[in-house]
Amino acid sequence: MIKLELSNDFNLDDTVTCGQIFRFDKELDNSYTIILDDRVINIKKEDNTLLVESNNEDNLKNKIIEYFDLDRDYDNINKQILLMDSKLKKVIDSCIGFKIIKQYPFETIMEYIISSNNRVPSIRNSLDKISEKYGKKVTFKNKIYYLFPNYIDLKNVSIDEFRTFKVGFRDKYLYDVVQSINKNDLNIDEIYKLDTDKSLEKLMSFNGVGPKVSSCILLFGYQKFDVFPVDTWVKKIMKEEYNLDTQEKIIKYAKENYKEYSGIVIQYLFHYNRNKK
DNA sequence: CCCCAGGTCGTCA
DNA sequence: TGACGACATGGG
Repeated sequence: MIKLELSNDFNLDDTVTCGQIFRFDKELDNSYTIILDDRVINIKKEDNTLLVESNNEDNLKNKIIEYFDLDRDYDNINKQILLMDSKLKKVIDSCIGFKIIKQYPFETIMEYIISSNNRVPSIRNSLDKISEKYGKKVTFKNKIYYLFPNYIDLKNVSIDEFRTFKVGFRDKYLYDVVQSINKNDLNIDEIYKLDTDKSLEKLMSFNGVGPKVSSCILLFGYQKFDVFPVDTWVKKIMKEEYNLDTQEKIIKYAKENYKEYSGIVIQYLFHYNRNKK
């Protein structure tokens, strides 16, 4: 068990449950058990302290800080966003302590290809099935978990086998991208070095990866915040509040107005809209 | 049984 | 370009 004192606002509940990540459980004591690339953690917030346990506590503190983006100055970012667009005041107020989670890129690619025209429980189910068959088994607090496999582990998975993971028509998309990564046609580390437009172009050259999916991959997998993944929710808000009715107009507006914080703004909008109802 | 999901593709005009 | 249906799967 490690303790981590928080020096700024952190809303653990919203950050975990808002749809950025899929493989987590809420426990009876309000803590969360999360499968976090190379380990399983259990995390709980008490006042200004994070209590974290893991099957592997090596470097755990840094891992948590990195994963939950705790070192970034979100207060300052929120101020900047407000200066750019004062209409976002109520949205930002509802998102204090919300962070963009840093996920492992390969897992993010697979997750968001599966996410297209799909529901969260179904996405979760497919990710679990893939992990159960190909991921490393971990025992933590007397329960069994499976880490998400690496691309090398999935090298020999056929299209038909992907179908057994209940991914539906996305089977061939997953197969193609896994093959491409294994052949180094797509180098997942190189994406870090490319600028956002080049990365989007590279990712969208794959079938099943469009503007929304590629933007999510860059946002959650690569911390490229100058993307704007437009989905049905955000489309609705931007139409109502800004009278922008096409994806192109929305992206253009976000680029010009929110610049390098576009990804954070869109995540705030998504979160705000889901919570208000 | 119909509808739809944090979309994308293929196919037409 | 722009619109429109199809697409696997599961839940309401």
